Amino acid sequence: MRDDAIRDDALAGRRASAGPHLVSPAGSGAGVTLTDVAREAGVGESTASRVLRSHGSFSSKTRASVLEAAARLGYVPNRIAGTLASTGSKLVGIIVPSLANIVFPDLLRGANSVLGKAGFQSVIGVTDYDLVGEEALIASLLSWRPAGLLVAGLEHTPRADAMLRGAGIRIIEMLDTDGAGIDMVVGFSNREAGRASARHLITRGYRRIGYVGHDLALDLRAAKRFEGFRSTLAEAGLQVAGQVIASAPSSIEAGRDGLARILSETRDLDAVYFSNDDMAIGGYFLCLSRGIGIPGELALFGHNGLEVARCAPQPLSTIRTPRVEVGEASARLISSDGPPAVVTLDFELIEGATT
Amino acid sequence: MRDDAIRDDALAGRRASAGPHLVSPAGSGAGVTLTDVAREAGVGESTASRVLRSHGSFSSKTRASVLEAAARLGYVPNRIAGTLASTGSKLVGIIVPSLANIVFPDLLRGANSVLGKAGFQSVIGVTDYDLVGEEALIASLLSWRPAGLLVAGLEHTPRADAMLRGAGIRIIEMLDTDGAGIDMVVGFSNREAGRASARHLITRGYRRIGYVGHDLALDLRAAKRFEGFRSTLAEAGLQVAGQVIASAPSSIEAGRDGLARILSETRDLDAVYFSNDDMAIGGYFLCLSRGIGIPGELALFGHNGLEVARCAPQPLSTIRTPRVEVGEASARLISSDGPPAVVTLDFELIEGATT
DNA sequence: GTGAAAGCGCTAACAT
DNA sequence: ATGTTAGCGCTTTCAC
Repeated sequence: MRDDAIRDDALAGRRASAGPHLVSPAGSGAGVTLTDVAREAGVGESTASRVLRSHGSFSSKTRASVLEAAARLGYVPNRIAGTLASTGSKLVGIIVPSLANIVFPDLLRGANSVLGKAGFQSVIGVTDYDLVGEEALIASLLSWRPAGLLVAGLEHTPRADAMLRGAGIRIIEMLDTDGAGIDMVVGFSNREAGRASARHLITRGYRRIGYVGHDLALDLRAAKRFEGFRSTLAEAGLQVAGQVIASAPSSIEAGRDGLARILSETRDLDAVYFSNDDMAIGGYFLCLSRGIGIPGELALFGHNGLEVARCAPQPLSTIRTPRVEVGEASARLISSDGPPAVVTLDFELIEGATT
Repeated sequence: MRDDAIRDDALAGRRASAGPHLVSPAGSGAGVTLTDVAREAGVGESTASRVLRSHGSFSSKTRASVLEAAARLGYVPNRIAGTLASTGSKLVGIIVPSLANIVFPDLLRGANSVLGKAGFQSVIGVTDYDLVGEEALIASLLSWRPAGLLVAGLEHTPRADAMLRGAGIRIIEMLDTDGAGIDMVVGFSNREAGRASARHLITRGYRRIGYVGHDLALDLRAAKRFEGFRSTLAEAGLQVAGQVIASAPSSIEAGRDGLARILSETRDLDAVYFSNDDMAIGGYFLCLSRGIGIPGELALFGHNGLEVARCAPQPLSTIRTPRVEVGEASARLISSDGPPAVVTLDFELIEGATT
């Protein structure tokens, strides 16, 4: 089990021939066209097309023979040709900043499940939190002439913005309602989430509150949460007692190390607000390791409402965000034809055992 | 923040016109074709095409005018047409059973990053662990004439198998090498992972070992691990002292509840093997809650090597699987043209603090 | 109810 | 170096 191994599979019990680098075996579905099916069924192409798409009229007799021919030949329709010939495509582009944070797979999951049921295929793009990368991805996805585009966030480069506006398809911006959108916007206010988090901590009586976050320059929604959080503290005559901002993406490890650092830098903290649950769970683990009493010695608050936060021995106080629901709602809007609108979904503050 | 709200965005500071349901504004990129660009630049279509793809020869003067025209018109190439006209597509289909388990986003992440660099777009499909759903997804993805198909697992319905064999493109089956593949196989042996896990527990002196798993009928790779685990125990004259198999997908909660149940059903267990780290972390949390000493009173062993397992106060003993690497290696094989082969990547047994 | 024919927007010979 | 032309496989009028 040391090195990667590539071994020929002569012994693995399969045809040694027929790699895709060779000509496909006769009778294989690849390369069979509608013309073939029509000829084999003894009907015209258009008739075969109508039958295969159950659209238009044809006798049940021709129907049977076309279906039979298609099955016998192993016909696989060519959607590329179909899309080019018809007007609308059945592809939907989805652009997310990352796949490493479960938030975005959740979003994808919601979107993909609704899209799949409506006959759409999801084409994904991952920006790595880079707006310039997003711009390139948008151009690339648009070139597939998708029926619509789902994209996380409201911030784009000017060129990306122009492309989205000029695309002539539904654009759904997800997960953020703090700002102006291009077409449809589905999400919630991160700023309000931050404000609600701050109010909760204040109400609970915490006064020396620190912040442990990850790279805010990249994660704009986390930055908006923090901004809402900070301004609410300010309105209550408080300020963030200390902060540590990792230059890495959010992770459990970054949260754990971040908490360790803020504890060593800032005296007498009674609560810490984390940029998200991953970070907060890291902090929680640190407290467990060091025997720091929660919430007596230190209170912890996260964001997202992940399963790991909910199932921890002390459920984390956090805000549950409707990630899957945002994906679902966004996908449903692809086929809508109303004017631009903003769909706001609820987040829910969860009073766990860590505050 | 009670109900979902849809409000018109007249106040949100954007043009109330120009939804995609209306005609796109004049000068918008949508609808601009290569013909337009060529005419505008005063060259032939093929010349414009060559310039835009930097393929073939052309003077730097025409190059400039074509590029200028394209930029001015906001030209977005139509890859659908391009794909139909040329031979190969730049779409790659990726089929995974789920997005709810971070394992598959990790796989996607690895694959997508390599594919993106090579100019491919990922089209994803999620089967929900349903082989019949997979069959439909394969047919659907194949209709987009992808350059290749990545699919998790070796098991398929007979029809799916036939479609994959007949597709005439590279088929990469991922994450499992226990069985015969169709074309390329990239992964590791789950059976061996189960065996290694068992050997570890036996070596550490555990004798009354239980198993807490999730629906094995669906997760075939988890079933293979358990089989390897069990057979290794048997070879050592041991047997699984008790088992609980949740009928739900793996989750932290299922692991926590599963451990609670096995502890109440089976006496004197000294170790528990979980179907994966999610389940194991659930078990770990239960032990923390109940004050069960780890590993003194009970040892825990997982599978996958997730971050949460690594960062827990007591790092979980588990097997780190090369998920991202499998995705990367699989993506690289899309453009390969060798004969069918099996690529085995290493997994790594992590001796954590829970055994 | 069915077929013929004209594209969809592009690429790839094949001229020039 | 550049233009002309013939498709790629399908959908969609439009006749019959």
